[in-house]
Amino acid sequence: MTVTSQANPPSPPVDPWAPFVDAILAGLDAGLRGLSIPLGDAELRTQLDVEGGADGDIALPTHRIAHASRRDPAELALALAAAFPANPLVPSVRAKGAYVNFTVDPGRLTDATLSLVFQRGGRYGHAEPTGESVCVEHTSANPTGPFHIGRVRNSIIGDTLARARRAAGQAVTTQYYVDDMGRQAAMISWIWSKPRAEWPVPIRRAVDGEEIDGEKPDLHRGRPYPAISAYLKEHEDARAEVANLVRSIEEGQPPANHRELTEEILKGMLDSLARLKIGFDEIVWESSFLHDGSVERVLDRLRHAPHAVRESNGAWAIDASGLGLPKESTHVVFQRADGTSLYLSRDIAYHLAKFARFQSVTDVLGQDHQLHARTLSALLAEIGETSRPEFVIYQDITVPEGGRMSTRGGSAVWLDHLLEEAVERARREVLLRREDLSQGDIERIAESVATGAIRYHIVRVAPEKPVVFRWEEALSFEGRSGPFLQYSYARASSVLRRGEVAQGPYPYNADLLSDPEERSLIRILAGFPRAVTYAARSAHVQALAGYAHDLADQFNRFYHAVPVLKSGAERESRIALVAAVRQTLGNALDLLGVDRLETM
RNA sequence: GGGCGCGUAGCCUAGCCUGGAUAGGGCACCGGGUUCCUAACCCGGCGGUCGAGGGUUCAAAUCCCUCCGCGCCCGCCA
Repeated sequence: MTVTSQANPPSPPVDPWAPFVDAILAGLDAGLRGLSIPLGDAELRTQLDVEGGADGDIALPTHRIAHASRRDPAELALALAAAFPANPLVPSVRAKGAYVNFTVDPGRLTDATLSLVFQRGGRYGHAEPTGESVCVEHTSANPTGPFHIGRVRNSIIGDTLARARRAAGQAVTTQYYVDDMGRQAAMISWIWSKPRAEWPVPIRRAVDGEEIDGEKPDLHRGRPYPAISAYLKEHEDARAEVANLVRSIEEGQPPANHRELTEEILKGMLDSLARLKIGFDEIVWESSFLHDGSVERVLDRLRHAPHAVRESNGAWAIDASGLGLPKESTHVVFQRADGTSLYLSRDIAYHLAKFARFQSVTDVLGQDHQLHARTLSALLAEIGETSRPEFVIYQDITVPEGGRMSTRGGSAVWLDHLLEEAVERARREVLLRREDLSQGDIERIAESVATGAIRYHIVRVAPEKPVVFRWEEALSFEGRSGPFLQYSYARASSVLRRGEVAQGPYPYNADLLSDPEERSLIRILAGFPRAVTYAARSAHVQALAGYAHDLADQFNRFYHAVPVLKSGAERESRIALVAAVRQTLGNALDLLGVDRLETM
């Protein structure tokens, strides 16, 4: 084997902070050597506070190092500051208490940042391709009716995560796993395979008078669903009919209308998501794993698994006591007494297919699927599979009266309804301030404001936090909201338009961008690549929402603090700064799936 | 009963993974700002025992334990 001298290939310059951090690490390393304190570069790097404290851009708390080498932290800080070799990138190194505070050269940071923004344009904040192929499965709602906002939380989290990981250089494939074979899908086929006149009266009554001509297929076809559900509870004969349907679907003999109906409803659902800029690379049908034999292979592997047990009635299960699952679920059935498979077994087949294609697999799941997720992992281990999915678990959206959004309980807020209301309010807001716009522009802006508000409202909160849905909050266009970001973007666009410099190039003199508000703004601009990397790695998509708000917020402060077009010598440089903000904020909006608006 | 998650000002929320210098925002409320590049904005003020208690540590919103409250799950459903 040939060992080449090729060290790490130089990573492309995508992070404006990188050269400054490297300079600081090198300077600290020299100081630590002088004090005979051994500390690796990687170790030191983790201790640096790059977001910066109040007294500099980058800080090093020395406590840990001091403790490990039995020194006084404050003295160590002084010593490290004193030993720091002069470096034009880092003109100020000061000890304060136990901290060493580094201030980078603002002109150089400005140069590093603006040049990178302009050079990379729409790819500023994006990493070079890593070559890693990953799958993000999200949404995967049963095609039984329209989306309510609780389910859409899954879609928004998943879509944003997919965008973040793409930006981080991963080759992302998004998948929607469609359950076209369970009881729920069968219920829909069951009712629609009958002429309306033959529908059970309670179901017909639930639908009569509710329907509107030309309504979306998911709404139309899904409307009887709650009534079917209630009806089946009371009627054993109907239950048997549905059970027969489930069996024939599993046997590959679905009713004639089945696939068509499922696709029709799914189409309606996907149309709604498309308004939120959410789409999928692949739609994966659960039935496909049954038909290609992979489910049977999974069942076979499970039957031969170490802890497989056969029940007296012929069903098969895994005795999972010892596999770390909660006590009551140690007995995991994977094959029914009649030989048919269960959702869990089919999901294993699906995951094996994913593992075969992707290096990493992420599933976005509601908290009610948490046990399923753990069981899935346990059974993957049981059949000797070493790959595991990563789960992003989010909490439900509840209604103020308490309880989850439920289709049956009538507490669900439909995405379509929310969109309708949001567009109407956005339209009113636009009309309030703009009389000069065409009807078409008003509608376009209202749609973007509405969808931007909804996406931002959901993504801003950490997935693991419960959310109570309130109309006033979801439709807020002020403060920490999507429209605030869009407004800031439109404002930056407006400045460039009025300055007649919409196209660039944007020459600047970094020394002229010395106002404190300008310096702060540049520091935030420089932080974008880090924010993207963090969101992608941690799956904390809310960090992107926070970043975009911080950037817009600081831009507005800058905007009010200093003139741009009406300034003197600084004009050109400030225009460049505005252009950089517009580019970066636009890139952030893209990752959030919030429309950029040139005007609003 | 068990498992998992959540608990940060009147309300919403960031920070928690990887402990570090006075806990960031937003809404609401009070007071200001538009002959000037978009006021969906900005400035100032008000408001915090980070659920409670204990532990680890030089240092805890952050890690560990206990308790309290809320949510979800515990099916030959998906």
